[in-house]
Amino acid sequence: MKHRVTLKDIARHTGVHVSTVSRALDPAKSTTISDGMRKQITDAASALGYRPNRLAAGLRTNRSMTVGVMIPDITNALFPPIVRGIESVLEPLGYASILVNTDSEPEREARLVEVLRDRGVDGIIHAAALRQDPTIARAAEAGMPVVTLNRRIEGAEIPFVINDEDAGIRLAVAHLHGLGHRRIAHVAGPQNLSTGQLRAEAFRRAIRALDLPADPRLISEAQRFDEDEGARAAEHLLDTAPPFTAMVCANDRLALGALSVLRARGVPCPAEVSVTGFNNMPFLDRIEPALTTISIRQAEAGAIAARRLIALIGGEAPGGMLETVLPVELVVRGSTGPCPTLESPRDL
Amino acid sequence: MKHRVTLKDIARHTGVHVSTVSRALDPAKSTTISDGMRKQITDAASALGYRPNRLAAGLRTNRSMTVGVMIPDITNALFPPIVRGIESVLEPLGYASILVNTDSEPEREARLVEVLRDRGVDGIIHAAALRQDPTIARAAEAGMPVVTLNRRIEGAEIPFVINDEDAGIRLAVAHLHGLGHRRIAHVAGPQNLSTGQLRAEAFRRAIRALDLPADPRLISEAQRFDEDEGARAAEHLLDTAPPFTAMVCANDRLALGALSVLRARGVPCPAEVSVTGFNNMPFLDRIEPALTTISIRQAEAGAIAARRLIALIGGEAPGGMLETVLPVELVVRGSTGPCPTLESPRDL
DNA sequence: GTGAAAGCGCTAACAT
DNA sequence: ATGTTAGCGCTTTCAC
Repeated sequence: MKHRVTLKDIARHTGVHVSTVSRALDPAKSTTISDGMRKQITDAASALGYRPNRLAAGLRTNRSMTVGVMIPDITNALFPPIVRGIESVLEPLGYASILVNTDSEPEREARLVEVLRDRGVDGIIHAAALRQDPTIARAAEAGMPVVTLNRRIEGAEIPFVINDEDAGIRLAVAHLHGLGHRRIAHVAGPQNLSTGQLRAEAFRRAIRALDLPADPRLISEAQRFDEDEGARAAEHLLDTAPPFTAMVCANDRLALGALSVLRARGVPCPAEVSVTGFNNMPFLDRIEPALTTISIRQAEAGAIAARRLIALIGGEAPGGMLETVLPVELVVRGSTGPCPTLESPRDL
Repeated sequence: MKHRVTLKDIARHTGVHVSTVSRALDPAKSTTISDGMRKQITDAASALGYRPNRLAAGLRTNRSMTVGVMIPDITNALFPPIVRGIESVLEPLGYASILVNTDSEPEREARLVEVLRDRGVDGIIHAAALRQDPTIARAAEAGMPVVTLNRRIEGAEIPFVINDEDAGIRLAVAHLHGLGHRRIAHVAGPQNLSTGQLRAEAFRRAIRALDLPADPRLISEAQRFDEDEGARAAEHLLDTAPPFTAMVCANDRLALGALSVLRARGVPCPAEVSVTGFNNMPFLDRIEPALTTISIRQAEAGAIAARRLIALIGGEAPGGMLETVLPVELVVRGSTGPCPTLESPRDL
């Protein structure tokens, strides 16, 4: 590996002091340098193929131009668009992202926050899943710029970007209500995850608002956001809940599990039971039946979070507008249909 | 933001020199320190909450403990498992990954390689898509440890990890052949991408090996690996190619496009035309018909690439075993079925 | 407008 | 076994 060209090399080639070179190459300071000198230096720099050493600059300025991006699991189809959204604003500004997967494990998350701090990240974007994660709040209190996605940290001055979970669930419930459904069940997500909890709450509110039966047995809670748990929760509903004609699932993967169960039991969807998901994951328009779901703006959420973080890093006070709520949309597909008429007489 | 505790702080608190502290905290060097001293120092370190500044250490040692991970697009379902596979070996070793998306654009890729070098990454894992990318080869020649995924760089001593594309296509063709299909078409991927080209070549070889009709009109090339191009290429085949009863698609997204076209034209799959994909993307077991495809070991590929890179960084010569070929598997699902008997008489 | 010098936090000779 | 010294590449005061 050949010697990397440094400011010193440029200084030697131009017969000038390294500090002069440094200034000439810094757009913000280059005004204090004579035009001739500056041209001479920039020419030499590009001739020699100079590239600044960001580690050295970071050490000196305490600004690494790096941000940490913490997500539960990049393998979860929800997060890649968020990551790209983040990168789309950070990269043009000269920031690099260190990506870490927390697996939603508190200890792992705590360790990774430390790892990021050791590397001198200028800020952290935290696509939270856990409802309780003291680590990131502490980091923020210690002065680390932090923005969270999907989650508000209570009592902390941390800007956050969330989807309108409430509106999403309300749209799904209203859609089913419009189709004539009255007894609507909910396959809830894990209640220790923010989205799971928010959506379950939203479901209860939506049911109440429409004066529909709010039997707690119509809500079954999954332990994880995956197909197996969706199936388990759906079976539990079918076995123990009073009759229902629709299932609002807290996310698409739970809905997939619910659909499997319906198929396995020979319950036609949507003829007998309608199903909705949440997130609008890729390819769910291709399954049979195509899943009615709520689409969210992941990339935009990532981009906004990144912009907020840049502002924080730039010294802007977090106060004022902490919250950004992104709109969601109902995507109607084949898994929802009219409430079966045979059942109607039994309506309350 | 409070002052971060440094070696100097520990030195002050324990009344020894910073270099002693540095040694005591370095597992490799701590043997040269008396037990009492070491305990005193490590105690002080944890009491004060010391965390090493990796930027400073990296500047000094020229080892940032950071690697660059270049992928075309994290949004492509193929890559998240690879990224996790990489992280699963790198993170426990203390390495962090800077993730960048190249979008398969040569200029962008070239710039990002520079960005990574500026940040002093110790090595680069390059999940290549482009067949021609001189940039990464140059970086490797300049001494940067590099491992590529999915692609061999000709003439360079760069270890690479690939899937057995040839075997995958051969399995698909053999499977169809076993079902009685004789006239098999290929929806090829972009020929400027390594997988597109390798799979098309493999297809030709497989067809030849089985003495099947090798009409060039039975191969239609997509410009991108996406559903639209898969649809376009499939339509082209249906419109211009001699009759065929099966389509081997170069990846799953092309296959999805092909399936759409078949449905739109009222051609039943697999009754009249069977379809195969490649990659075994998530959820394709849920579509109608479920896609027969080739599963590949993404996470393992990432993990192996990471291990190879660590070895390179550790000074191991790249020579010897440059190549790692990972086995693939045929996953038979509903999109492939027996060759329609009505067509059989027209076999050659 | 440019040079000199100091120092970010750490490691690695070289001393003792 | 510990201290001294120097310096990684850069930025930033402070002189002139």
